[in-house]
Amino acid sequence: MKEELADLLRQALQSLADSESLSLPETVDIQLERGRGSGHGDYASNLAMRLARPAGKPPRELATALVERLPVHPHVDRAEVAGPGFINFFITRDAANAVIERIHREGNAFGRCQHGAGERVIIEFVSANPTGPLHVGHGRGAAFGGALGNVLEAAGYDVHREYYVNDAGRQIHILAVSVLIRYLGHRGEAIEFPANGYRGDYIHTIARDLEAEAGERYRITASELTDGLPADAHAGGDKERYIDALTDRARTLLGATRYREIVDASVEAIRHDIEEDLAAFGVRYDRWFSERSLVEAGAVERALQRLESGGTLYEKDGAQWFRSTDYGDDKDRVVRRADGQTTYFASDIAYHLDKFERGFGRAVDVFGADHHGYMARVRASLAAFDHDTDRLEFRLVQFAILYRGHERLSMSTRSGEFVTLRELREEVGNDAARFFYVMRRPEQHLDFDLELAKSQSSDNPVYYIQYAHARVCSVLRQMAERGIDHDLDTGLGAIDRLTEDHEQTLLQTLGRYPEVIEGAAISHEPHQIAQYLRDLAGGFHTYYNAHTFLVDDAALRDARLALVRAIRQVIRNGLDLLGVSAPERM
RNA sequence: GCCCCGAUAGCUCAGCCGGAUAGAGCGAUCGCCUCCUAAGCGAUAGGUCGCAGGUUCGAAUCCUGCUCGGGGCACCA
Repeated sequence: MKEELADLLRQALQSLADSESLSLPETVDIQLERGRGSGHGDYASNLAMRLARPAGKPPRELATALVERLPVHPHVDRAEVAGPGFINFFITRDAANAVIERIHREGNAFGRCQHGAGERVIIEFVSANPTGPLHVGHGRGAAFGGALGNVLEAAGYDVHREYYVNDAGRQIHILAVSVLIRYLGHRGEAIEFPANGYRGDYIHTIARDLEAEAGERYRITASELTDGLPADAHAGGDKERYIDALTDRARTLLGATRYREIVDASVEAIRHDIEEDLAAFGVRYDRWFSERSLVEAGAVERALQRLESGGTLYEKDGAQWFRSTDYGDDKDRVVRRADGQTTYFASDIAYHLDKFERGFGRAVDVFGADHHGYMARVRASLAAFDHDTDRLEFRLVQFAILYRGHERLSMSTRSGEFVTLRELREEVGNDAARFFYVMRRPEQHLDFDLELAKSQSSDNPVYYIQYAHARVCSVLRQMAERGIDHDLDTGLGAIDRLTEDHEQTLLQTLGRYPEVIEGAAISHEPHQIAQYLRDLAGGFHTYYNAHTFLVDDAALRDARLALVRAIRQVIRNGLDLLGVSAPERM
């Protein structure tokens, strides 16, 4: 509809320009927005005000001239000049009513569009290190990324969802040695736990699984493992130096094969746990991309060589640096440490290069706000490869702060004392968790109140929306119980019986849905859908209280049922994009 | 010190690619179930859009500076 109106304005403008020989800008961006409030029509354009200056005429005069030249259109009832020079369009009742028919015809597909035109887009999200279970902070990235993927898909993109698994590097060694020490502990080897090790219960679990699988295969003695190592933090030493020495010793004692087995078992156990957790949360991936696979395939070395031959690497203090400051970064970055190890950033360069070379037209990285420092350096690396960095977009998601009523919950990850995503899901349920995570703009810090998320009242927006859906279902059940037949075609034929204000408002709200989806996709803001659904549900509840649907007048009844069934369909479609269920009874 | 994000009603937040009286929920006050689920609805009260400049016919929205809050600035991941 917007396009049609824009087209009418374009024609009117052309006609005006021809007859008045106005000097107008080459390209005119014609904006239309939904009229808000009463009396402003269904759509409004500020075209005349924007052209007033270049045309050298008062906006209202221009607006009047444009309105006079507007071609007749079957869906446009009339257009008026208002305020400082707005052109307000009033669409015909038939055009407004047509949305009901369209919703029923398109069903689950209503709201989808071809904005993306099938462009391939890769979206990477969560990508938490496989060194422990997901916590509530990761949950927001998961819910946001999952919803964004759905929204982009609905807007016509070919979406590929990916989780980048950091299964190479130092943290993985620390994980493995943490498991090893628990394993040895269970076998009676008393070894003080490293200050820098991973302490959670899940480490014990992995160690026990390892025992069940391999018995004594990894048995070494405490003294073999720790004699002669530098002091750990509790003994006044440096925890980083200690743990590195410890992992080196473990690898030497066990040999490459057995050591690798422990690494693999540990990483795989956690990765699997994360995958299961996310799947239960309704978040699925097309691929789990292993960092180690990049390293082992030589992709990291190749990427560095390409940078080297491009002259953007240099040596300093025994390390190899990428001159990212040439491409807008704050400081240069190490890609290979003095000990020869490539850095995490080096892998990241290779990974993003790989994304671009797999032929995605667009890449979206969803990061936690604490990773904002990566944007400049990753962009810099792509620029160094001569890639169009505009094709990579970062979405930073701010933290979620948990509350229980007014009490702020500690988010400390120290000593394994944190709320896991799984615990959250079990406490408040997947629906409330998914909805709460995405109902705010991603840039906003999120106050996540557990009590509110669990409350079954109008305070809780999830239930409020779901309840609207359930209520429609309930009406239809009532109808069946009373032996009333409902004929959709009759209803569609009688839509013009829906003359109540509430009904007109709802028709207008329903008509907005496709615009909301497109807007959410363009701006990468799933929360717009959450806001919209609240609106729609609110309109429905008001309507429900004001009017009875199951009236004796069969035509009116059928029309109302066609309307509320359309509402149900749209709520279902919207909730589905957010990963929230639409229950039939509550 | 530098970088990113935020600041709108008592609380939590929409609105922010400039536009016509700044919206919603909660909380407060007063109402609505012999009637399709009251997990609901209606009404009232409540705002210097952090502060100061600037751009503009027009600024909550764009620009600059400042204040306050969160986060980030490693040969960590």
